[in-house]
Amino acid sequence: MKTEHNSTLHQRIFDLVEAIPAGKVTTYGQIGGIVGGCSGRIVGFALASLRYTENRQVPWQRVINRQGKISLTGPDAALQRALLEDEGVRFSAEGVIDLAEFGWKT
DNA sequence: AGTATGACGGTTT
DNA sequence: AAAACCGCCATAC
Repeated sequence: MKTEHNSTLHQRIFDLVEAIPAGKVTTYGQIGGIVGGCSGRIVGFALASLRYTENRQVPWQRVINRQGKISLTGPDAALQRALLEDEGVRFSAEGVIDLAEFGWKT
C-alpha cells in the first residue's frame, strides 16, 4: 500500500500541486502538460492515491477538471468544494469555477 | 506478465 | 448542446 512514489510522476505532480497558491485552481490536463505531457488521468490517479496515504499536505482540492468542475463522485466532492470556497474560490450555481478568474497562471 | 480501470481530455455521434 | 467513445499512461489485481 501507500503506493510508494519515489522520483516518479507522482512526486513531480505532488510538488507542482503544492505550488498552487490558495484561492487558485488548476486542471489535471494543465498539470499533466507541465510535468511531462501525461494525460490528466495520470494526474487524477496520482492524487487519488494521495488521499489514501495522506502522508503529504497536497492541496488536491485545488485541482479540478477542464470543465472547471469537481470530478470527484463521492462525499469528497462536497469536501473539495467547501475547501475551495473557504479559500475564496467562487462557485457558479452549477458548481462551476471560472477558470479564467481562478485558474492558476504558470 | 497481462488485464482492467481510473479524480481527464478531445473528438465524434 | 449533450452524450458517448476512444485515447493517454500509470497503478492495482
